[in-house]
Amino acid sequence: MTATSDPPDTGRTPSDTRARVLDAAERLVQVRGFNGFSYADVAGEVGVTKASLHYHFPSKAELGEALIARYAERFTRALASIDERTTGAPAKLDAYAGLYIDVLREERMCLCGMFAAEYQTLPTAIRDAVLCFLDDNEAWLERVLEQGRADGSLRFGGSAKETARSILSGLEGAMLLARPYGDVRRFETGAARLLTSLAGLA
Amino acid sequence: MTATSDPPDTGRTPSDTRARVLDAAERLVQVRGFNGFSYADVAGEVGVTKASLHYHFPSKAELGEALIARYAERFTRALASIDERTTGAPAKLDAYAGLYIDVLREERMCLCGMFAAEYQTLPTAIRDAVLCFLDDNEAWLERVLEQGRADGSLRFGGSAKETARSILSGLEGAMLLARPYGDVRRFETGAARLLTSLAGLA
DNA sequence: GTCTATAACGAGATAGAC
DNA sequence: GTCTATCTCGTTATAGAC
Repeated sequence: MTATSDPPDTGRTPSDTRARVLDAAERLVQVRGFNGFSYADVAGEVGVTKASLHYHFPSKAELGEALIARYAERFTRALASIDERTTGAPAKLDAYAGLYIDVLREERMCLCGMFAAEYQTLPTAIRDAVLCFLDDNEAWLERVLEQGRADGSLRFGGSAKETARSILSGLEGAMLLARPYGDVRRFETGAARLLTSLAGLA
Repeated sequence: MTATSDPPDTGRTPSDTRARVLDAAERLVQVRGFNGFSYADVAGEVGVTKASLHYHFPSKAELGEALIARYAERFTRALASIDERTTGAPAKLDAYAGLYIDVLREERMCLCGMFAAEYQTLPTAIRDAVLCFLDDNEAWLERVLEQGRADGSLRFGGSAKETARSILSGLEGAMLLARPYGDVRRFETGAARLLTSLAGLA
C-alpha cells in the first residue's frame, strides 16, 4: 500500500520541503526578525537552493504571509486545546503564559511581537494578519477574564477588555526583555507577578 | 565676534552634520529597526552623500553604538530631571511613563526596545549597551519604588527589583503593541492600569 | 520539485579629488 | 567635510535544464 507509482518516493511526504522551509523561516524570523534573515539563510538550513524556495514561496512577502497564517492557526488550536484541557480561569491563564514560556525556551520571540517591532517595514498583508492575531488573543483573554470574574476565581478592576490588553502587552514585553538576558526565569517570575497583579490570580 | 577665520562659515555649527545624522538615524532605527534602514536612507534625509556618513561613522556598527550611547545619556538626564522636578514616587512614575508617551507620539518605538527585538543580530558593543540601559532603568525604578513603599505612597508585594522589572517590561510591551494600532491612547490607558496594579499607584 | 546560472539591484564601504 | 566614482558583496528574483 506504499507508493505504487506516481509521486517518486523521495522518503519525504509530498510537500515536506514546504513545511521544512516554513519551520526554518519561522525560527529565523523569531530569532533575527523578518529583516534579519535572507533566502540564503533558509536554503542553508533546509538544505535546498534559493531557487527551490522561490518555487514554494515566489516572494519573501508571500513567505511572511504563510508564516503568520500558519502561526495564527497553530495558536488558535493551542487556545482551543487550553479550553478543552482546563476548566478554571486561573488554570487557563497559567496555560496561556506557558505557551509563551515554550517559545522563549527556544530563544525565540513571539512571531507576532517581532512583527510588531518591524511593523512599519512589513507588507500590508502581514500587517493585517498581525493585527488580527493580536485581536484574537485579546478576545480569548477577555473571555477568560470575564469567566473568572463571574465565578469569583479572578479579581480585577476596570473592563475585561482593557485588562486583557494589559496582560497581552505585559507578556510580550516580558518576553522582549527576557531574551537579551537569555533568562527564561526572568520571564516566568515577571509573568507570574503580572497575572497576580492584573487579574488577581492567586 | 563671529567667525573671523579658521572654520569656513557654512551656517552650521562645527559638527552639525554629525548631530543631524544621529537624529535621522535614531528616528529610522526607532521606526524601522536597525536592520530596516540603510546609509542611503539616512543620507537622503540629511541631504548629504553616503560617503559623508562614513566620514562621521566609518561603519554602521559604530553608528549604532553612537546612537545607543547618546540615547542612554539623554535618558539618564531625563531621569535626573524627573528627580529634580518631582518629589513623590507616584509623580515620578507618572513622569517616567510620560517619557514613553513622548516617544510614542512620534510613532517611534523605544530605541532600546527595538534593539531588544533585534538583539541576536547586533554587534556586541550595542548588545552590551542595551543591557546597560535596561539595568539603569530598572535601578532607577527600583529606587523610586523603595521610596514610595517607605513613605506609604506606593503599595506592592514582593521585591522592588522584580516590580521594577515588571513595570519596565510592561511599558515596553504596551509600546510595542500600541504602535501597530497607531493608537497612543491604547498605551496611555494600559500604562495607567499597569502602574496602578503593579505599584499600587492611586 | 529541484537544480545551475544569472540577472538586477541595493547594501556597506573605500579612494581620492576638491 | 563633502563630494564623485567605484568596489565588493549579499539580496531578491527569474530562466530554463533536468
